[in-house]
Amino acid sequence: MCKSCKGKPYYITTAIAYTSRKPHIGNSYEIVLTDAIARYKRMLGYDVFFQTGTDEHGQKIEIYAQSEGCTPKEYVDKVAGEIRDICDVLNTSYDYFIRTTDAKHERIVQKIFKKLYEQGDIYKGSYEGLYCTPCESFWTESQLVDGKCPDCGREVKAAKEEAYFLRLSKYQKQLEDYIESRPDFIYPESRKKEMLNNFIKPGLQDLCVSRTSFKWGIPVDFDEGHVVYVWIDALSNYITSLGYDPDGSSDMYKKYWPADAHIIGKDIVRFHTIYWPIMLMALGEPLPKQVYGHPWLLFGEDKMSKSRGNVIYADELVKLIGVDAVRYYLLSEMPFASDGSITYETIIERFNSDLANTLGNLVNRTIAMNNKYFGGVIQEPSVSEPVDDELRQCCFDTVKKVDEYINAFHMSDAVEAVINLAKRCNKYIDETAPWVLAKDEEKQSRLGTVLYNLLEAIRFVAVLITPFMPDTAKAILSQMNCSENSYESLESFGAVNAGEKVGEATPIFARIDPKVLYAEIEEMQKKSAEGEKSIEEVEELEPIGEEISIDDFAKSDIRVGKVLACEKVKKSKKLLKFTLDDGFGERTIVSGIAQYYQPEELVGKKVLFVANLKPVKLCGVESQGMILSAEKGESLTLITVDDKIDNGSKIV
RNA sequence: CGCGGAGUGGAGCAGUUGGUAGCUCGUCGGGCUCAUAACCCGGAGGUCGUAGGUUCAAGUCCUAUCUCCGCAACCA
Repeated sequence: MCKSCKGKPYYITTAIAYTSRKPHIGNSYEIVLTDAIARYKRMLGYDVFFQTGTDEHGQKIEIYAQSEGCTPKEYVDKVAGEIRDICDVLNTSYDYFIRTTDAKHERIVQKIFKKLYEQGDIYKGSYEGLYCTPCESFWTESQLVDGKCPDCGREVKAAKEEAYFLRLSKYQKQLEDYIESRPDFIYPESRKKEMLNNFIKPGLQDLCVSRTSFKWGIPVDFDEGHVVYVWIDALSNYITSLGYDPDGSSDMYKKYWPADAHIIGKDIVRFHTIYWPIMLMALGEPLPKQVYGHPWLLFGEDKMSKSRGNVIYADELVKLIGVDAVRYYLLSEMPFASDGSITYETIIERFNSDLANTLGNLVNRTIAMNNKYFGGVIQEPSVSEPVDDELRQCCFDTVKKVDEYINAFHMSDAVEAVINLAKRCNKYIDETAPWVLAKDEEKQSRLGTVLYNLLEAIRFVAVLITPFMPDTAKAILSQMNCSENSYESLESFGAVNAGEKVGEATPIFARIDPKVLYAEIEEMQKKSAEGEKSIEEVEELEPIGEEISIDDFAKSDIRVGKVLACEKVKKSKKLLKFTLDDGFGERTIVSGIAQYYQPEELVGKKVLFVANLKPVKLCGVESQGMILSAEKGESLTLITVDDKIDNGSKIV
């Protein structure tokens, strides 16, 4: 079938997961998706190298480790372990699990950094930004929360820091040409346009690739105090693992690089289609062939997050419904380009309808009939009818469709095609009505032929479904007592051996009773809530800020004002424009709370605002102060005060 | 007018180059009994966001408009 694939190298990767905390099932989708492709390519005969791993550096890790009272290394060891466990629970067949704290990775990253520096693609400059002294961190305007450090809530000030920069501008044209001449490079298409129109064409700004504000990273070996910042560190994982070395790479690197596909989340398409290619261009190495930015899995309509209490973990779901059902669910439910959504209702629906009713029941009834009518012995096909050809043709068509879909990253369509073949088999049973044939002595040969065709068609299903549900494929074949599971065997119809005996008919997927499942879910949530809630609650609260004197406080002039009018700022999503009566007259303040409030409902309320803040322009509107609100986690409430308090009253 | 995507029977989605509007789930009715209350067949249900236009013919092309989403910008 695929003689040209034999032994051809195929390198596929997931992004490396950040070791900040245990990943939820949405995060785990990527590894299952990639695994399905890797398994499929392997089945075709490719020499596949499938890599995943963890991204373990950065300031966040330092902070998390501190809050847990351990070293960063201890912390990432723990989380990397959890991540790897989940990959294993999901039965993924990665060939290598890289960690960015691996000594080999760190050494090569240093060499890469140095090489780029020496050839002038990285230069030393200064990083200007807003600096929070206690946190030793730079922030961009957009990262600030209410104009303050997002970590500690304290004031930031403009500052400069020495840093190294990667010259992106130099390769801009080259990258643009590459992307435009390669329609297959970025999937889906809309992401490609986003990258070209939003980033590349307007002009790339050089990228800051070092930090001095934290220690938990790979040191720049020729400049003490500098640490390699995330991009060069993390992205390099794809080649350091293979044995890339600026002074001469390994044979393995030469064999597998460039990667055939990087499978990543849609949020990091930019890094993989702009920064990473430019790094490679600078190193003089070839670029990856394809990057697929897959969509996200949402819980119903919402993003999954612990604070919303809607997190589903892959390992917990596996305990409930089994690993292959989880894999099937993820692969079949996720669209190619738009976000998917997970709900327990759809989990049950897909499981019962596709796996239990269509697939499981098909295998069960077919094997049961073979046992019942022929004592399990598979008959030699001898009497065929036109309907047999249809079934056979459907088998071949499905093989072709699956290939096309997988190559285009349309996994749900590929999975569906196989289930449709199972449906065709069920229909074939009805068309041929074996139980009628069984009653007629003269129809025994026909009956044997029908059952043979069914078994063979089911074998097609089993082989084709192997990349998605490896255990299930094995279970089906072993129940048929058949060992032929090669992809080549799908070139012709008839690999099942007549004369052999099938095994016992045992259901592969028992239907889920929603009531039972919901009860189990509840119990599981109770258990995990007990262990983790306390940590989570605390994590959400902002740490108490640095001690200040009464004079510091007195610098802020907080007043009471009444909302006279409130409207959305045009062209902005988050901004509301307030007109306040501040006691002296009218005052305009812009506040980023449009997510939380309808403008109308705020009119007439008395609020607190900082009156002596330096005015700024936001989306063209001048804001003369800041309205106070209380925030916890993802909720925000405007602070309102008693109507009796006069406008302009000062808070002391 | 920052860039891009999407609006199709109750829900979730297909509909390449314009030519009878499909699929899955649900629902209703029928069939069958080998099987996991399963399987097979059929019905109901859509003026394909709205308004114009091109055409013998438009979900499919053009124009305008509304809504939603992603990215960017922005969150004193």
